[in-house]
Amino acid sequence: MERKTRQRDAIRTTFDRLKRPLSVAEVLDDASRNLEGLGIATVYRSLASFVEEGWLEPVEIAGEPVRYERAGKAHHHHFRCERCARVFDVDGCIENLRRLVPPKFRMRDHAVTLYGLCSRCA
Amino acid sequence: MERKTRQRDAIRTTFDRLKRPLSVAEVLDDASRNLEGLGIATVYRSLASFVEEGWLEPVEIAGEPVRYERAGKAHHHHFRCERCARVFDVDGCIENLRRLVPPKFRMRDHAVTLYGLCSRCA
DNA sequence: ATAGATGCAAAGGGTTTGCACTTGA
DNA sequence: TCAAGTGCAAACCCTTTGCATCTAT
Repeated sequence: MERKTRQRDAIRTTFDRLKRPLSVAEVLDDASRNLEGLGIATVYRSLASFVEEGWLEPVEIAGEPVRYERAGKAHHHHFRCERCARVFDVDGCIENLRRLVPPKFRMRDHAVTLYGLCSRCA
Repeated sequence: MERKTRQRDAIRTTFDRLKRPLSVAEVLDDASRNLEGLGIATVYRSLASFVEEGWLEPVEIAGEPVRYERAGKAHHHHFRCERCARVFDVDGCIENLRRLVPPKFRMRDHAVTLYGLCSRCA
């Protein structure tokens, strides 16, 4: 029931090309180059359906617009460049998080975000 | 030049009483109990000026509305209860964050957020 | 008295939705 | 054919702003 359209193809291509978490604006920008007239409502709806079907996952970063990235990656975190605002994956994780948890609290998940300059901006 | 008003007093009192990061809605809810008719624009403006004068600091958590907490605390992170949505401080920090940073990237800051159940909800 | 603070309602900015039209299967 | 997908514009939601009024000093 999910149809193959020029719009969705362009959006998928954007993710395949850029290989990093992308905001709605970034997707619209990039995909519009391949498909003029692409509407922002279509981007919103396509991202939502890609998440629904498990091809994308939302990446939330404090104070930032939601981004989306390919689903199913190994556990990882994110790095946001303070100069170019691009977000990148950061592999691996940290141990000993549990010792931060206050007594009687139960930790189920965690998020780590690093900030600084990416290789291009450094 | 900063005036003492019933509205601001009520908002300050809310922070002193609840002792945790509070969203605009939480502040309005709680402060309205002591001061009926408190307007939401006043809450927004008061929070902004408390931040400006260094009495509050914004607490940003991914996918969540901004919260505010008393400024000047020692380095710490946050815990968000998945049941009651309240946010709490988590003292201390983690070492070895730097080894996650991709080559040629320069890390300047980091944020860690824990998720789970608070003592009351656990 | 008078400039800062407030409340209301209107304006913004980003996201979602309704609807008529287009298009993939 | 005909329901899913699209584009546009209107609706929404949260935050900010303009303005007349109020009030702390």
